[in-house]
Amino acid sequence: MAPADRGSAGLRLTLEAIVDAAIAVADRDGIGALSMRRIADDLGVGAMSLYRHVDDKDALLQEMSEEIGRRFPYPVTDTRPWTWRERVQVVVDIDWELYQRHPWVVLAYSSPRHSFGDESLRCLDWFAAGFLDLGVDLVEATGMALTVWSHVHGVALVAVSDDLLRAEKPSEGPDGLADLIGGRSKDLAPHLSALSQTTAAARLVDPRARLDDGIAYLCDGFEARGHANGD
Amino acid sequence: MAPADRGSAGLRLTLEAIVDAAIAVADRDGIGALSMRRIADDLGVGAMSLYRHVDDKDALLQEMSEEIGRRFPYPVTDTRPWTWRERVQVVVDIDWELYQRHPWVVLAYSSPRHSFGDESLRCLDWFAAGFLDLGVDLVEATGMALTVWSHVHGVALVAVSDDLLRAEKPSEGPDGLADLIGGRSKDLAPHLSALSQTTAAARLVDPRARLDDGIAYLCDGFEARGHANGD
DNA sequence: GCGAGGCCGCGTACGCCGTACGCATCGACG
DNA sequence: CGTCGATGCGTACGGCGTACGCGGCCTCGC
Repeated sequence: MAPADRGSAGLRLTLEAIVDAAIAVADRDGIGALSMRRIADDLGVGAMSLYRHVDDKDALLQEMSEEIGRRFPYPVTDTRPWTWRERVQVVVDIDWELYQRHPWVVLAYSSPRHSFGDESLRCLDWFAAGFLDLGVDLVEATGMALTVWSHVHGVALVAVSDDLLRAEKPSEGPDGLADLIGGRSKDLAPHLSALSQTTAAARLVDPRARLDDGIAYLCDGFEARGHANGD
Repeated sequence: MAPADRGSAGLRLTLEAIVDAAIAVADRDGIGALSMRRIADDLGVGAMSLYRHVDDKDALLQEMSEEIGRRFPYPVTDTRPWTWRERVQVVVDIDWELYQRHPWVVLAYSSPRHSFGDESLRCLDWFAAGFLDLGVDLVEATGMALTVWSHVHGVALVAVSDDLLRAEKPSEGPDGLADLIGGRSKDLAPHLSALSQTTAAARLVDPRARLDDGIAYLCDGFEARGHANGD
């Protein structure tokens, strides 16, 4: 019954260990399978022991999101002269990778990028500063950065929802858009039914393509706004 | 013990009644308080009775989302010559209103607009067709429509998450961005700290403003793409 | 008029969940 | 060596989704 008996390594229970274990569970089995008992079991520990280090499950979720954010940092300390388009590219790539690897983050109330702790403020500062090159003021530049975050979050939400639906209920799947593209037409969409004629329509159901297209539109919009402001 | 005794009106239990009651509960007390027992209580009925009409809670959530979608229809049958910008405006307004009135829809796995049942296909058809005026092909036009949906969904997600966090845990609220704008600077964001100097920065934490700004950028981007394709 | 059969509401029960509470143990320190 | 705070844990409570089977009612064929 010595403290080192029960667990395998006998290491002290810490917030970091709990967060790591919780992230591992959420990644492996989905956020639906994340329970305090399950985390405790994985750590070889009683369920109630977790509450010595975490206020409640919600606080744990918050800690998990912030830890994930820390694992996918922006290059804020790289002093190269990044153009605003380069910053957008790197932000989109990093955040998308984050959501792909840890889909539960999208649903964990707020994304790490929107939690606005110190870390995300630093990220936002670096990201927004890039848009100043467009000749817009600081408020508009910050708005542009937030808009990009929002867009990535939105596309990830749709992609994750689709995955969740398909993973938990493989039976049901009347995906009308895929049906339309595949030629199983419903003839209730006069224009869209022509989509089955072209292979390029596959792009419409590819989340990463949706993401990139949306970002391209946004960047064109940013640039137009910059010129309007007297480039 | 006659069938009319228990309930108030003695009406037969139907899927529609269950969906309506569930929507009422979710609107009033949030999706976290939505339980089969709670719905049944509101209907004056046993919990297990619901399962005669609904496969499980997930299916009920799906039905609820689709019903909400039906309550916020697009003007697909209005044969006025809508410009694409008018269509964007009306779509954004309708969907935003939908998410404001029924925030739980944002989190209900898939939004009604992305479920791609017959109804949403009709909506997409009408919406996407508008972009053909830009001279782009059907795939790109549909992509533009999906991008708008995605963006509204993303902004709504952030707004709803904020509301949920503030509603369920009024204690915690270190909103770094609001702090920065309010002048409670953290001096870890060299550029952003200047935001406290201007009143226009309030726009950055107003969800509807975030929505409209993002849509404006997207529309400018759509127009640029249209011109590039040889308007 | 009446029996049969199907539909429907319901009661019970099982195995999960988050977590309040209090006890037992242990390390550090005087 | 005595004390005390920190820490791990066992028990228990209320709530969840829902599997399963019973009993009462409505309808229909005769």
